[in-house]
Amino acid sequence: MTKPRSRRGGGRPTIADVARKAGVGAITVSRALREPGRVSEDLRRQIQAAVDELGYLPDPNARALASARAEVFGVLVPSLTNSVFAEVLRGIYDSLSDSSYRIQFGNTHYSGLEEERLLQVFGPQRPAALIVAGIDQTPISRRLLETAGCPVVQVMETGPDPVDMMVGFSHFDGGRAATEHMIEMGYRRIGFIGARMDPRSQRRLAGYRAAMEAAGLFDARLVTTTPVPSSVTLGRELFRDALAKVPTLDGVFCNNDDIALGALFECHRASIAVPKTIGITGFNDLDMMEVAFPSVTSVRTPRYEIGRLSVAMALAAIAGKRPQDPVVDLGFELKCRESTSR
Amino acid sequence: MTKPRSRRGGGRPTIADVARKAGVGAITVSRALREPGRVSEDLRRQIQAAVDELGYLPDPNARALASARAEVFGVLVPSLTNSVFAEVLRGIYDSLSDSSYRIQFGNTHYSGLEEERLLQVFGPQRPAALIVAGIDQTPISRRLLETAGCPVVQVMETGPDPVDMMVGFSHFDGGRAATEHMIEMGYRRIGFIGARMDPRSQRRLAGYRAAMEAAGLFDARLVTTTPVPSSVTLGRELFRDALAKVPTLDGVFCNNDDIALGALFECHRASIAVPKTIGITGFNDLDMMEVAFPSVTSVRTPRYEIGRLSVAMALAAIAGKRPQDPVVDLGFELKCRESTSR
DNA sequence: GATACAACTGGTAGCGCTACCATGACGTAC
DNA sequence: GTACGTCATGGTAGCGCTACCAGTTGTATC
Repeated sequence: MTKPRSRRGGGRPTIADVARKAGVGAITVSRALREPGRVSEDLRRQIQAAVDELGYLPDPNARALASARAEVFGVLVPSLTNSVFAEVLRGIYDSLSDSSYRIQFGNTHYSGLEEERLLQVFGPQRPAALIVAGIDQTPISRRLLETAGCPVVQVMETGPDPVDMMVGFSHFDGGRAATEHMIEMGYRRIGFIGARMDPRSQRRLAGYRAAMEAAGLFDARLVTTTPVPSSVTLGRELFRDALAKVPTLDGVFCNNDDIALGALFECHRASIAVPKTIGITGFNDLDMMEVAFPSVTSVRTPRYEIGRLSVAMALAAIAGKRPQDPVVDLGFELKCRESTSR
Repeated sequence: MTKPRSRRGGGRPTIADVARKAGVGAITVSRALREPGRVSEDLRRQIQAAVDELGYLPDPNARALASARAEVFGVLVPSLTNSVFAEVLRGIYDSLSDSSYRIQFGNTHYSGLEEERLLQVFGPQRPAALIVAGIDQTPISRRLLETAGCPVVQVMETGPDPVDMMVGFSHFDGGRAATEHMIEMGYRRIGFIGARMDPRSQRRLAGYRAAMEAAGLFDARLVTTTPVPSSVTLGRELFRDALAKVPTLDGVFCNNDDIALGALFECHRASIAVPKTIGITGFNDLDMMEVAFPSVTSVRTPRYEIGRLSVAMALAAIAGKRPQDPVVDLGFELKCRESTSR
């Protein structure tokens, strides 16, 4: 019958302790913390004093259970080591760091099945929002997202049919712009080199192909791809393969900067003049592309901005202020540098 | 008085629904799910059937509240874009992906204050384990870790006084080994170039200094550092600074591979022969160092393995099987390549 | 046949918080 | 003065799950 003082909880102060100390009801403490405007100035101060004195911190688990809503953002990316996603994550993180939201992340490893599994894990927790990379979810994933009961932002790409909201840019246009630039600079036998070949890479390839066909330059033998994960080492190998296949190659549009760097290093090693004999273009415009020798032309993609904006949109949606246009195209910028200026 | 059917929860099946359908008590369902061994074969099958039929998924928030333990690993790293931490995260992730643990991460931005704040956010949630980068926590952070009531693994470095467990290697030894190698190869005026200069960088510098002093080669003017975050671009600038300061420079030990790459590119640009005129050594051995031209000597660090092992140790501790030695040194490996072979 | 013990199962009572509804104290309008 | 809204506050009843303890059954032991 005597109060069985908190047998499980490690004896941390609870909202009831604060309420007792402040001489108010527990619910008033709860309100003072979550909606200060709805509690009188006086009580608010009193409660704050009690909170400070006891060192009270609300239990997020109890909160989540009672309100059927966890203060958690779920983030699903296909890779952690790909610095592109690392920057998206950084943008997400920075935009959330002064809120009380926590971030939970999942690595889909470019697998639709894994994505489904992760959504199944994230869902029951009732996250405040979900941010997922890509727009090619499986039907099951789509349904899971649609029924998640929280704002959903698909990032990295834009497309016609958002689950809820989208922030990204057109990989097709990026690929096309890069290729058109090389054609303009006088390159003719321009190869495409790509690894991993996820949906976004596929669309860059499609953009490349569109540009090449429009110029009457397309030749299937110019395309060298592999499903193997991308790396600088692999870039070097693929470049060698491409050159062996088409000795007249005079340029390469690389699916990403790692591949481009591998190609560049191989050119150095084989004493192939860049940009004179062979032009090189990358994708993403990592920091090092500008510093490389010669500096490498690349498509600058707004990765960090995608992260930031996706959070801003999710936060707005949580607050009930949905954007008029749920799809935001942040564009890209072609950075023309030495590696294609002959 | 009539059952007010689940007014908040979106009508998902609860453990009570499963229990009713299976004709058992709720607690038995709970046990069948968490400790199958303690429930008879018969009931287990019956319960599983009910679970499958209803599509029941336990509510992690309710679980966390009732058991005072969330199935969450908290991970604190100082940076997301530094690929070193990205690989640690990947290791952590891969080791946890077939468990039901979720991963919550925090970015301390190399700030002790921010680390304290994050621990304060993570703590009340009662995570299953905490993994934090570094061993130089502030006294407040240390206390928060000690009182977290869960296994704690400090990663990246080893040291004498773990909060709980540690997995890493000696940055001092790594810095010394790299420097000794350069001395052995005949370099004399070997500079140290470092950005960010977090505690680990400081220890690499100390290792460099120890090696240089032991050989009677140390000269304070050889050291060029900045608190600015590291990047390839910055590496190039620092290298130029170092060379301007000490024109007789014949080698550089770079605090990390980004810096080394910046130095290498600058050598190309300025037609400085590597390794003949100047030798270059990096730290971490990113994939690209082997492919670079010339390939770059670097200290290979077990980043992915650190992530994996930290989880393995935490999981063992959760299961009550603490390792006999709470500190594991995974070592490093000096990769000698063209950039220092003159 | 009584006793002891293990193996299994269930009831009860919370975990710490918030949704919902009720209450009382004020205004304001008529 | 009565009716009605608004504001500030509180009580009650869960949210969905598990810790704790109790009860039941079956089996081994003497």
